[in-house]
Amino acid sequence: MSTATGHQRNTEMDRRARSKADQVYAQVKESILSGALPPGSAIDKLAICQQLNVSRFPVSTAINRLAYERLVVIEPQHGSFVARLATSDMREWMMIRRALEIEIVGELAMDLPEEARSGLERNLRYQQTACDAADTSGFYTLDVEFHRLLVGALGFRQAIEILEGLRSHLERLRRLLLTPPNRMVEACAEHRRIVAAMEARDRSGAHEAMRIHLDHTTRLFEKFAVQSPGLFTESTSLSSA
Amino acid sequence: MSTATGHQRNTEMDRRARSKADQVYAQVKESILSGALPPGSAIDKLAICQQLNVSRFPVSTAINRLAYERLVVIEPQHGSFVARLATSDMREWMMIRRALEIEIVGELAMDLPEEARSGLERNLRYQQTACDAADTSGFYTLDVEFHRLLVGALGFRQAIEILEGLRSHLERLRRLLLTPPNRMVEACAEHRRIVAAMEARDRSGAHEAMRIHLDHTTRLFEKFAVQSPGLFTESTSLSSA
DNA sequence: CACTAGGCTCTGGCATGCTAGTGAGGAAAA
DNA sequence: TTTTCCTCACTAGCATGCCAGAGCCTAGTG
Repeated sequence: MSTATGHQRNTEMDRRARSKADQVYAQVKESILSGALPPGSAIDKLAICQQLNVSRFPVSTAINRLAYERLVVIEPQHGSFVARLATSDMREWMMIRRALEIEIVGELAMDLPEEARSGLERNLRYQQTACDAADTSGFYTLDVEFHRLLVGALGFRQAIEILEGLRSHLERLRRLLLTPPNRMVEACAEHRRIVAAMEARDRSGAHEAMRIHLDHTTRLFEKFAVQSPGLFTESTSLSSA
Repeated sequence: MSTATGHQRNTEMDRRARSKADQVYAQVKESILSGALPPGSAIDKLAICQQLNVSRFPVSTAINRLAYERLVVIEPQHGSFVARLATSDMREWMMIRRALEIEIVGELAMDLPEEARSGLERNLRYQQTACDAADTSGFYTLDVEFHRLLVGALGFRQAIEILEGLRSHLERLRRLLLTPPNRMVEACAEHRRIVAAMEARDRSGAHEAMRIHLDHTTRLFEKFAVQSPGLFTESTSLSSA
């Protein structure tokens, strides 16, 4: 659910062509995801106005959208703040992602377009390369692409947007944790099993392979949440503490 | 109607009195879901302004939100229109719903709160009563409540909102079709199997029971889509045809 | 008669001034 | 010094005026 008025999703660089509200939206969202605006910090609308040379209207519109995505929290007549990370929300996002991706690979197992199959195979080979080189950063990129390929293969626009929205939130987490190398090797193998099940037209096998994969990932997140208390608020994501 | 909006304290329930934008949002959404604003029809913002005695600002904000939910389509510098129903979107929503609810009953199978269990049992008994009385309308209400109970039992707010958003879309469809009585009996039995699997702590059994249930429902939707062509646009939901 | 060009009008997007509510800080009293 | 209350500055929400772009309708021309 990222581009509200958009008809199609272009590259991330086309901030210029769309409306000013969209530009502000993209800019602020990027600042949040990159951590330039840390969780809980106040959002200075006037500064954004001056910085981007726009009036308050498009800024308000953009902030409203972000509030809808739960990336910011608006406290009426008080201020707008970057949403804090809550472990409960994190668990929920992971469950939703698990649910959707499990179903998606099941659908693909019943009808996997050749184009998607070859794309996945290709991605898997690159993953193996990254694994062998212990290139965690490169592997992460491939990992994201792998899951994007899966979702994109079905061509379901709404599901794509939901998952991209979830990734927005999870992305903020990822900055904080580095995937351990042994997990990388594991994940690579799990990815291969998922594709293998789909190629074998094994629907429930694909379900199970994806479930195992995302259960592991979920457990990794949980471990980091326990290891780094203070980064999260257990309650709902409110503003300044 | 001309009451000052600032007097009442904000509880979580009064979505009506929160802000003018929220009021407009609720009003227009209701009009769309009830069918008063049919798919494809233009939305006259000025008329809404006059009708609700507000300026264009809150109306724009509300319409933007609805565009975000894909209930309306904004064509810049041209107009805003109620989104048309597309069979492709319908299939996608059903898949998303299937994915989420399957996962949810699986989670509940591992840890079903006693309160939720008794609530579901109670709902099932009412469903049986409605079945015996062939009260399709009453059964529909109970059906919706049944699924709401499941989602609510986990207390996952984001998932609840996603599913409620999906239901907004599917609700527009339901006005067009009446569930056949024999399907009602079937659905009732499927509901019972789902609860039984959860009570037996059978995670994959719950998965499968819910999958079967929603696969049936999906097939029902598909049948209606075929029976009533012209109600849907096969392509993406655009404006006037 | 057909087709094209130009303007007319309606729409959404944007800028700006104003209102009301909230929280913080300071001043005054105990 | 502490506590309480008031004031003030800052915020989001709202109203309104203006702008630009997209269709549509008409008139003018081949």
